[in-house]
Amino acid sequence: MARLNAEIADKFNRLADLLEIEGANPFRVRAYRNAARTVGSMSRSMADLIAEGRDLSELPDIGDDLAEKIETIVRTGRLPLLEEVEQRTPAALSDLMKIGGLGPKRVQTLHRELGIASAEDLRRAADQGRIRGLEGFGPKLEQTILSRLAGTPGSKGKRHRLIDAEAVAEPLVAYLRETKGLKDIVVAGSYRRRRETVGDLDILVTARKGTPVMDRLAAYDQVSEVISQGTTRSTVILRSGMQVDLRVVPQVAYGAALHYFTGSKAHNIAVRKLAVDRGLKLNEYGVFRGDKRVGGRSEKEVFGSVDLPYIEPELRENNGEFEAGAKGRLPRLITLDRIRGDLHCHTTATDGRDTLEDIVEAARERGYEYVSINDHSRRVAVAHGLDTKRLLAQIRAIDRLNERLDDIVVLKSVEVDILDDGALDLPDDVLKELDFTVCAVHYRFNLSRRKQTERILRAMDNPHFNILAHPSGRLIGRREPYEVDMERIMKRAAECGCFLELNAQPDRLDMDDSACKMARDMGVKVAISTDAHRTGDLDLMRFGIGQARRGWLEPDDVINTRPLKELKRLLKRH
DNA sequence: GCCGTTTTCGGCCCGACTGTTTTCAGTCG
Repeated sequence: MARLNAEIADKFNRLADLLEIEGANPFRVRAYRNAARTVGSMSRSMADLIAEGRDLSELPDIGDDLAEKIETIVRTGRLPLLEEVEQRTPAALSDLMKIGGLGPKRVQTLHRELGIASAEDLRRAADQGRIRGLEGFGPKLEQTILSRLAGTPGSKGKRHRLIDAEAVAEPLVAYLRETKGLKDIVVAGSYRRRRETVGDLDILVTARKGTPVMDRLAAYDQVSEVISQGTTRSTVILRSGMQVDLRVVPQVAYGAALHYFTGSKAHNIAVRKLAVDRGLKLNEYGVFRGDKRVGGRSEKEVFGSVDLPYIEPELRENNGEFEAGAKGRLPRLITLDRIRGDLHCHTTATDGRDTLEDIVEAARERGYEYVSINDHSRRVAVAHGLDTKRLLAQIRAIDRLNERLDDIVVLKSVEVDILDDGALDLPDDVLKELDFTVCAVHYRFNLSRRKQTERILRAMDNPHFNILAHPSGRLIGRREPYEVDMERIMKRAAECGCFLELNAQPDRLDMDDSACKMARDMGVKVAISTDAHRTGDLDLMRFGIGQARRGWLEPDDVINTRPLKELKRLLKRH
């Protein structure tokens, strides 16, 4: 969320890369990476925590030293140790580590022996055949480096939207499922944890010995390159650019392997530590006491072996799930079947592709109890936003439609713009005709943090304000969130009975997981909505649910799990 | 560099695959 936190995390990660290339203590390197992860995943800005006088060394993986370094970065924007290291070791070397096959040791050799300090230096040296003679290198690796440099830049580390990952994974799984001798097949990794973006697909298979599943993967017509192929693990790149890791384990190891390959890495490390504390060893083949297998057939057994209840995949980020599990306080996460309606849909009246009747019919087909229509307001001219007259006409059309329907209720609403000064884009006397409003910032994203916050708070002062749409304004991979004090907004929302939207569009997924968690902690309820612009978009709800689960939300935290009567009561402001 | 009913030192998760070796280091997840 906070851009400052991302900057701090980036500095620590870059420092970790350079120290690793220099051959520093690997645990010290890891300490910087762990700290980067902690800071990067915090919903509160480090600057705010410092301003409140919080002791940063209380944060996990942050000790006295790193707390001081964070304070220095917040105060000066600089990390002196990083600058010092960059004097000795070119910063661009950390980029070379992103090339497959090159890690810290080889990058160090390249720098030391050939003075290579950039991707361009590396390409030239490889072209001239000067790489193959280096210790630890050979002709094959030289060739690999050349082809990686020529290919898609930085494909190691590129992330895909979850919806794109689904489009790749589903046909591939169906194809692999046809393999003779195959039993279970599941996509694990961040895909199973429902992260908003996925780096690669981790597919886990259980099968009889000698199953030809590895050969079948290599023969898949979408494979563009086989990176490695063994008996238990293979890696390929698909034409879509997606990397796929396929792993085969025996049935008896299914739970241990599924847990291991689901991650996250930080979660796994923590579970293994718990196992070591109990004199056990945990790996992808099971839970062992000495050489004796004592569990691992199911994930429940794995957790049970370290005295934990089952932890849902979406929670496995080493971000409080162990403490909650030990105390029996894990959330009972929301599920898709608890959703009773969609509270943000567009029609052909503005920028939707389908008509009012189409959207309502699609909602009815999905078994919803209610659906709301939320077309844009006049300010969004490109979408032909509604003025008072056209909104009143839509209200009357919905009234007429409701008279004909007996198994679904259409709620009258709008996605009204929040103007620069915090006023809403339509007059109160038309807003009061609606069942509720969804309010959104669609322009002037670059206001200062203070002004953007004031703008939204002022909008919330309007008694017709109910739900803040896509609260951060971000577009994943394309547009950063605008600067805003989310904590103040949530505090006000809790006070005045307003809600925040979790927009389920795969490009938005806004709120993000940490914002959901913050809302839950602050007692702000959330509407999970698809922002549908066509009937098929109603199915995007599953992405919103995934994000909500990552944010620890339970059915009670979400307003559109409520029956209509209760929902209407909630939408009356106090 | 962090962390602690194995507390202020001495640990720090674990295994597969590749290309280079001639028994294994480096990389990766």
